[in-house]
Amino acid sequence: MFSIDLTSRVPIYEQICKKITELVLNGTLSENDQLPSVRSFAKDSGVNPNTVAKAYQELERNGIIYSVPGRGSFIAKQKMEEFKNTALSNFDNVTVSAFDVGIPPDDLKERIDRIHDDYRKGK
Amino acid sequence: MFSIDLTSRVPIYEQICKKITELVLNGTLSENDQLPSVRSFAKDSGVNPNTVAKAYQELERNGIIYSVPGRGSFIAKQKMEEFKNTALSNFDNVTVSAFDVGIPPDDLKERIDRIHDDYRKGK
DNA sequence: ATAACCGTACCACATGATATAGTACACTTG
DNA sequence: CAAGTGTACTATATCATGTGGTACGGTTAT
Repeated sequence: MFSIDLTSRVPIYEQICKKITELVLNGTLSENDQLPSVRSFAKDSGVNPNTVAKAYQELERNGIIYSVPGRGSFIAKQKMEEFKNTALSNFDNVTVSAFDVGIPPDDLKERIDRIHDDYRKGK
Repeated sequence: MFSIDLTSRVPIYEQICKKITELVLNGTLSENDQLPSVRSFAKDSGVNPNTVAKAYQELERNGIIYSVPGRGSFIAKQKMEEFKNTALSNFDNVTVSAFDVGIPPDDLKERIDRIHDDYRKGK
């Protein structure tokens, strides 16, 4: 369920954070869903429990999950507003970069339509 | 001319690469323009010459610049096609992320228009 | 030719991030 | 009580990053 690339240059705990965040964003994980324990996650993916714990702490710091000693870690109630803001901020940045290399606005708009079609089919 | 943040978590050599790439993309630097020597750049920005050399080697590896021992480093003839492809690839990714958090395509299109207006004014 | 500058290639060293390994504690559940 | 949970340590190893120093060969201007 949680595929981790141990050979990647990207830190393992960061991969875990990104993966779980993705699963929350696309609806695979919802509020109060329980995550694997740090030990079971570590065993399944072949990493150290400390590494998983670090990822979970990072996720808790970002409000993605909440952890209860003795019980486990769970998906938190999401503040969609923040997610939207970061998404729009990223969108602005890449749009400016696209303009920098001479891509016209209309090309980007067409692209949005095409991506949107694929997106609906993919779901 | 080349502002470097020595306290940033981002590696210095990476900052240099990104900065120069930006200046090439927005037209501030053009083909065969000469870059500061590794030593003068290092002295001006307060970093080690080896760090600058590493950045220049990375830029040469990416075809952004070319270096000639004894002469200096210069802006290379750019392959705009590659820049466009990476820009579009990034655009696709953030667009999908925006869909993930529930932002409708029309919002993104409006945003493109607004960014485009600002972009023209900024130039 | 000489001096000054250029990119490049080393080496050694320090630092921080990352990851592993092990141990331990307090809490919750069955 | 026993098992499982998050959490907090310590210690160790590895790698990327950055600095400092030295050196070599090529280029340019005097």
